[in-house]
Amino acid sequence: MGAGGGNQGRTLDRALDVLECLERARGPLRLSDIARETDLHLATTQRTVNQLVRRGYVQQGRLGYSLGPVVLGLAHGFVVNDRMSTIATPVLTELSATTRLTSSVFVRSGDERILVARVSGADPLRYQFPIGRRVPLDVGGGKVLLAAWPDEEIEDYVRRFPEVALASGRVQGERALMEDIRRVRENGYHLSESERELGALSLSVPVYDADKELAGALNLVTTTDVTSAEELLTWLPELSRGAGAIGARI
Amino acid sequence: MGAGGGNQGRTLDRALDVLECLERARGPLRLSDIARETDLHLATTQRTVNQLVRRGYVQQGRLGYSLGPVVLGLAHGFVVNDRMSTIATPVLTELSATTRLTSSVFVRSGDERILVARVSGADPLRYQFPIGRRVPLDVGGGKVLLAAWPDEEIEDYVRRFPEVALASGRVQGERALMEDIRRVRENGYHLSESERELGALSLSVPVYDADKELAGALNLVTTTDVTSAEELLTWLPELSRGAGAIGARI
DNA sequence: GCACCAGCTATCATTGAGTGATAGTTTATC
DNA sequence: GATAAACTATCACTCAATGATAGCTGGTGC
Repeated sequence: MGAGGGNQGRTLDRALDVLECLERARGPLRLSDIARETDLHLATTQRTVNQLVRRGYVQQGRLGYSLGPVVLGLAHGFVVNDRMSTIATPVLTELSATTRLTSSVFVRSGDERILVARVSGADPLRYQFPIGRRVPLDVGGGKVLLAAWPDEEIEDYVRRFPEVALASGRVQGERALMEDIRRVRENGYHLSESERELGALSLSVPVYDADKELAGALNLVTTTDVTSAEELLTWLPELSRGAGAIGARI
Repeated sequence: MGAGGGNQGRTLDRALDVLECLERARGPLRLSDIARETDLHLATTQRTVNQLVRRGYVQQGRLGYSLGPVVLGLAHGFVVNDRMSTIATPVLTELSATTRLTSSVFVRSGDERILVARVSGADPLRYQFPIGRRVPLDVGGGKVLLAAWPDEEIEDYVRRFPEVALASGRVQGERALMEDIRRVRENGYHLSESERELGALSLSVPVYDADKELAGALNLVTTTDVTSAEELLTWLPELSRGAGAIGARI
């Protein structure tokens, strides 16, 4: 929202605020809802929204406004071109074939991570269209992304997000997060249990490109009623090999 | 490009031009490439692109700029909320299960149609991530969308796109298109052979919502070496039933 | 090492596009 | 048929976008 203090590039920022407001919405929004949510004047909202409608980025229905099909066009453009997407997909396919588990790749985007590719395993998780989902960095596999940052940036992040409620019910504070990060740095992977989703089990490793720069993370996901944590951990070599294969080609 | 004559809402229009320019690009673009392509001043391009980078809609790599992962977030928001997407998916699943063919749904967006949902059949077509792909209206299944328009609008369309080269090599002019449209109106479906893709065979029907408004189109796709046109046509009742099921719930 | 070029960034005066207040119109609701 | 909600249209003001120009940075060839 309200892209910060600076007052430059206002028009575009506001339009993107509107789009992301609709992205978060669980259903159609009225003009006044968007105005309130984005903290814009109704007239400004109207002009912006109408323009987005004209371009197909927003569509108007009986109950309000929602995102339009043109945003799918952008996503298509991304998936077809992006190196991470195109390189990761065959690796995920192979990984899921050998492990029979769901595998996915996500990348950092600001203070979140975004799932950019996923291949389902033998017992498909019933997530509806997971690709593009935005997830926090301090939960589950996101920690392998955090762990790669310089300490200073991590502290900055923690200051902004001091704690988070996990799916297990536990509230994760700074100490717990830092401890997990320490372990990720030590072991090179993160094993998460019921952090983001109750009963979910995931094993994640970072993906580094040829210049040793963090490019994203790769993980295997399953559920506790199908696989045990120990069993999942046996796939670590396969997973690391996959991360290496992706990183080498980026 | 350059969203038309009017000179209002310039900033946003230009930013969207930049995004769509990157969507069409087959690889990373330099700042100057984007400026040339979108017909913007380099300084303006720079400001716009940097802003989009800040927001994650564009990413900068060694070889230039490309779309960023945040556009996937928008797509996710669309797919999760959009009635057509959510309602169509289970119908497509069922349709593909019974026919063993690939089924898909697309909707109109301006002078194009956009694939919003697809479920693969027994012989998956090797399209890479088809969802979100923009396709012309006057080729293949798009004709069932055109056929539902008032004559006046069709004439308008034909004036702008007088002819199109089909995959078969044939050039489709106004007469051929109008004849196809006439037949679609008469029969309620369109059977296309090697129009968009050589060897591709598709059977498409319109989807009307409860208010008898055109909401999109549903089709079955296969290839000539797997299925014959006659065989494909036998699935017309199933297809129509699917279209009815989707339309009723929208 | 130096000159050169491409790609990107920063600065700044000008101006016209975006802004927001208000009034008007359409559409739904009781 | 009155009332409200949702959206649209109008318009003067002003501040943010604009585009020309100059500056910076990193790579390449000689």
